[in-house]
Amino acid sequence: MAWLFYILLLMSSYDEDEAFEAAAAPTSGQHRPSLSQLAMQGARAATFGAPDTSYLDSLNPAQREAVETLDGPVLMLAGAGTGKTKALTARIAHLLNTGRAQPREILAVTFTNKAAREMKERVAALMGQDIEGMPWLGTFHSVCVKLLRRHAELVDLKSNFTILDTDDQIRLLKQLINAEGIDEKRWPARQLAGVIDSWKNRALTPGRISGGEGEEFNGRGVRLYAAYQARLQTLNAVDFGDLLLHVVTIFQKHPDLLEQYQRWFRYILVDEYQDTNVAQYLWLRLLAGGHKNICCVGDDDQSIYGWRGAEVGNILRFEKDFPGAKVVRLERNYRSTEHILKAASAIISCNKDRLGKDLWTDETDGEKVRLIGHWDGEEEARWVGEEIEAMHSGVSGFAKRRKNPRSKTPDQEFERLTKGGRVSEHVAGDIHQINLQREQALSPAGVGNYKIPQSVGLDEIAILVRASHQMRAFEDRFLSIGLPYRVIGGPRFYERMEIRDAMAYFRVICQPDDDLAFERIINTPKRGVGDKALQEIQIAARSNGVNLVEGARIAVADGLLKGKAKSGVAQLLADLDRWTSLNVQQIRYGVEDEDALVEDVAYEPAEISHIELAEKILDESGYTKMWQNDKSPEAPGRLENLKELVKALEQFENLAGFLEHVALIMDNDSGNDGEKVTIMTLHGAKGLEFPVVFLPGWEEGLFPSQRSMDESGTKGLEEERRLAYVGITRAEELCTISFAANRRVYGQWQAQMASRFIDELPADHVDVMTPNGLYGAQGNMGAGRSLDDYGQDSSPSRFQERAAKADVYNSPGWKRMQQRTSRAGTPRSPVTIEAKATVAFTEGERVFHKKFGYGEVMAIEGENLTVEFDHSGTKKLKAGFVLPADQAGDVPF
DNA sequence: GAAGAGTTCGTTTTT
DNA sequence: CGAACTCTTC
Repeated sequence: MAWLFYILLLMSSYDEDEAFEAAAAPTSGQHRPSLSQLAMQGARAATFGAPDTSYLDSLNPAQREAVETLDGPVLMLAGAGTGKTKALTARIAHLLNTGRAQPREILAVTFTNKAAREMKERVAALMGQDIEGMPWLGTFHSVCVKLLRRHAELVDLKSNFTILDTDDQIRLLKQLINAEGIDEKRWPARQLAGVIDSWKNRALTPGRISGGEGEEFNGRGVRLYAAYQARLQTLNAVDFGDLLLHVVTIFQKHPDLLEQYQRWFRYILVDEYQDTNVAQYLWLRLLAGGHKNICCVGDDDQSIYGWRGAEVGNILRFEKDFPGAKVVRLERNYRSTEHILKAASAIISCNKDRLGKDLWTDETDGEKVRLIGHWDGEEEARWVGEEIEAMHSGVSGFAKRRKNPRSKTPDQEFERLTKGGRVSEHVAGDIHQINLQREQALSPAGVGNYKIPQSVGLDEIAILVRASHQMRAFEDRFLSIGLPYRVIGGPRFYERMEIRDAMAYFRVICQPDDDLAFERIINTPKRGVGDKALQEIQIAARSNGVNLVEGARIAVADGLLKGKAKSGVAQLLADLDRWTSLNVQQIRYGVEDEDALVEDVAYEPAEISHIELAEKILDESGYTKMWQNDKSPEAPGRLENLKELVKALEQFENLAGFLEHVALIMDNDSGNDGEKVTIMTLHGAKGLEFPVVFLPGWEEGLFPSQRSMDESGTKGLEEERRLAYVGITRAEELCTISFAANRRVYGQWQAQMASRFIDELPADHVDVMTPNGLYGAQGNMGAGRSLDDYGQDSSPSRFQERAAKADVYNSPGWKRMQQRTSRAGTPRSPVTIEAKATVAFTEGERVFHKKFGYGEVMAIEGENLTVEFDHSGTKKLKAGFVLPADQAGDVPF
């Protein structure tokens, strides 16, 4: 067998002599020094002369203190927009520069890949060099995967274990619940997954679950948890929670190993410490236990992931955990104007249990936070759309007043406005000679001097919502007015069906114990393997104590399968064997030498590249053909996605490496494809900033969310309040909060009350607008439809009840707004119109169906029609589902 | 095994 | 209301 000759690839070996040479000689273009080599320079410089510490000069005193306190525990309390990443990266540079640590001796953990990436880039920029030398800068999960692959056998796993995502997790739990004879309806797998996750977040293994907790899930939670863990082990798989938990277990059981890592990781840095859960906290405490050189950065006011197991307590308790810790507060904000900061501070100060920070800024002028109420959710969306158009075209007052537009040059500004015009000469100030290349709405065509209005770019604008269903109204509206937008946080590439199918093939190749993947592909594409055949295979596997692939082999050999199933499975097995023999296997992971951890990976030699193999698999399995033969409108898109998938493989050494990437990196950045307004949730916006931010839907029950308050009481409310704080502090120049008096909730109209957070806004920093405030005399309220359609019980009157106590309600603006909303009419209680009129059809009549489109009635049997649709073939359906074609215009679709 | 009928249940989400 | 799921029927 050819692959007996293993190649050992040293991924990042460290050669001291080379480092010395590099430090001594000026570097040439080809041979640039690595980070470790630079660190050596630092070490030498520390001995023989001053290292270059110019990165310290741009830090403010607080940042500088946080950067220069290198030894011992440090807690950096960094408010929103206070330059925390800057401080963190400068600190890493300083550690290297002062010769305190080699790049591989620094453990730096973040929560998201994005944050990790940014940190790598910025450290690299500071050090003027590539990031190769920092192997332990990454997310908690990616660092844990590396550790766990090295020591998998200590928790009875093989180092090529699979990482299951939530989907696999649920499917597995479903199987277990059914096996226990529990009604999956009453005790859904989702819920069990939630319970198990919360146990894992708190580092509770099945054996450690105490009395009361055992009652979870109908008293069978613990047993199912144990069964689940056992099943994961036979599948040689882990879930996300396990990545941390297994490593914690290993460290707890093997003090000698822990000690080794404590020595290896001389300095630890943690980003977003307020988001750590118990397992992560234990993990950090174990690793920092020796030297206590740990620097945690966080903001208790931005802790918004409590519902996912994050413990604000971790950050509140830091000084107790690490006595003598240095606490540094970063309070100078470089992002927002004073009005925005004051509004955010006023809200967050209503929370108890804070470490307390006061953000301040030099940016004293700017726009007040705007507050506006609307009649209903659709109107809110319409207003926001019009505001954005006004800003974008430079018509709005804000766009004109704006001091520091982000757009860099008049050319860009003009190109944005005209989509193609060019500035040919800059005359003076904002007057430019312009050569218009085609008809422009903005100005007459031709060459001439024009004043370019200042405008707001669409990608400077974000709409941040509490719940994703709020996005719908904005999407609908923006679609109809043709405003480009981008939704962040939709369904992700790697969660699509075709991608998961393809990856299931790769998974079986890389890790034959992955039964979940095998189940997924055994009849995809169709091989005539139904439930019965699968059952036979499962029985064969179980009774022989082998995985499903081997079980299938036995089932075929013993003649347990018949007909199509038999030949189908046999063919699949032969294919799998062939593909497996072509796969580049990773054979060893992680080798250490005496006093350093050398990250290395060993591979078998490849006969064909993993990319060719992937194409071969998709092709020979018939999977590609399956979609080619598919007539559904999604099919071409899916084939396109498969091509994308193969392309993505190029960046990886082998299939296994790719699978790991996919499991850990759910890339959500859907590229910068043009200038668009961003629509996203408040959670998704953490860490981001935008010049202009809209915060719609500030209504009781929606924000703060009812469920949050029901489930977690005051704690929940305080987390919602932190979310409000996060939202406001995303804005740099202009922040607009809005709410609607009426909103459709699950199809029912509901009168809404303004959010209590609105009561907490400081009137001095808020500009209360009337609904038709900024532009034109035509109020939105009356535009285009009769508001008398709404009935009784005006919710604006409910606002009145609270008007006395809240700051903002005493402003003239609020009173004007209130007048308008009440004059416009009062909301009507919901009326559901049962419009199920019986319609008689005749043969040959043209009809319309919501899904199938237009067609012709071919035959009638009582209620049942046979309709030949223009584009969807002939169908039999009940008369109630189609309309006469001439009435179809009434049906929006 | 696919189409269509009926049912249920509705936050936030990274890894 | 509408997506996602299951159940029914051919």
